[in-house]
Amino acid sequence: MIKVLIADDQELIRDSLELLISSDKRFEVTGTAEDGNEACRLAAELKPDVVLMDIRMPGLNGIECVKQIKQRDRSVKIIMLTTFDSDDYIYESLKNGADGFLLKGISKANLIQSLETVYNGGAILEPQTTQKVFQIFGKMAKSFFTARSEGEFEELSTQEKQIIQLIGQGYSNKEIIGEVHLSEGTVRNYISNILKKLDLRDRTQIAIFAIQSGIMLKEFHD
Amino acid sequence: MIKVLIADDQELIRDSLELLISSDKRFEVTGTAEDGNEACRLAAELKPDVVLMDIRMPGLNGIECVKQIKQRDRSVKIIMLTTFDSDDYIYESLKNGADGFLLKGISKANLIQSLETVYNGGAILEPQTTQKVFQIFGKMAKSFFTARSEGEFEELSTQEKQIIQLIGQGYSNKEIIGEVHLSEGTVRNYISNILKKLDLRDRTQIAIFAIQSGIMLKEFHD
DNA sequence: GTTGAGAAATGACATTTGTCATTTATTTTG
DNA sequence: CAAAATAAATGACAAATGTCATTTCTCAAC
Repeated sequence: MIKVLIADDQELIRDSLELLISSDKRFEVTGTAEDGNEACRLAAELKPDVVLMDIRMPGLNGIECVKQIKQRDRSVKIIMLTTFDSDDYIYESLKNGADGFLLKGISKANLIQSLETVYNGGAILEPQTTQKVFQIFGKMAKSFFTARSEGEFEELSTQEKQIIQLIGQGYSNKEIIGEVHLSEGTVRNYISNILKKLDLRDRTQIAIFAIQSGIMLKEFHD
Repeated sequence: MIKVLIADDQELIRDSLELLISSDKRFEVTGTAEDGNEACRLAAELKPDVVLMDIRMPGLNGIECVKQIKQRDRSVKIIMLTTFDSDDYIYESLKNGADGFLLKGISKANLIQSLETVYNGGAILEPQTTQKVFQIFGKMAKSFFTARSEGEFEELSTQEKQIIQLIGQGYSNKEIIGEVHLSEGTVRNYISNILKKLDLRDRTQIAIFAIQSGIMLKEFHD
């Protein structure tokens, strides 16, 4: 059974959500909270799989709450409940690791499906909110990334990119060999190559490049 | 009538999409392109309202294409067509202003609905891709606003902050002494101090800190 | 099998970096 | 001025980093 915790200050919402969820055998509402503090406490106590969390709540708000819960246990999935346009909290929520957004007036089928998706490691975005996310994303990308000429790192091998990421996290060569399966000398050779390819001089410049190019955001495993 | 341009290198896809879309009276497929260059050209020529664009295409790829089209006219809506997991192109697409992602094997109802949403200024995200976006977002937020404990760099002297900035620009110690009036040994001592104060290990980590803390945005002169 | 290409490793080396104890200005303050 | 405090510099050292030529390993192609 998937354990769900509901946090919302409006009793009506809490109850109707609970009713909807409980009617499906695969789910169990293990608790309900009516403010942020209670939500945090219950999350720690009941260890739910998924939390449905209102963004606006008295006391500790939803955002803070997400932050705290995720800090304690990153595996708890959290879906933010929004009214049709709770604006820019979206950004804050995402930042703190929320796994999805749903409108409060959601249909049962939709809700169940969303809970499942999130529980299985997916993410959920209400169409209405999608646009906001895209906007925020656009702004962020624009203002933060110096992005050099596109396709600049086409020429880089996957392993090279991975090493660049590690350098961008401040890893020493010794630490790098803990992540990639290579000898230290080889790692050095790789770095030497990267420097040539990117026309840089030392690892510090690689780190800077890593962060500014956006390469840190990608996934490179083997 | 909403004018649609289809760009995909596979004829089968082009045709089936065209068939689906044309069957709805509100839409009109004004053109189809089989590579990026053609897509760009036709977009300029036909001025479609919405473009369905494959990410991978011979010649100019979808990403580049989005960039160019959006540069010319930001009001054109562009939906990227992806296969079930076209990886990390998502980030690039978003950055360049794509308005949505759809799987190629989408249902008619879904496709029509998506076209409408996008046309009306909304954004579309395939559930499968949502998770990727969230991941990227999480990382982005994390890497940009690591903002350590407030006032952390209160304890740093002006000169130290200046040196941090220089390191954040990839300067070597020799280059740093060209900017601050100090001997190389002294610069080394300064850096040694900075490392202790910030609890870091080497200049690369200082560079990372510099960029992520926002300290690079400030002005420190003598 | 052998050949050849690429990837990975090695070792030797120069350079840069970081640490630390100590010395030498420079300034402050009594 | 003398003492104290602060800033800057020095020198010696260990460690990490980057470069390069060369060797070993692996694996697919012939």
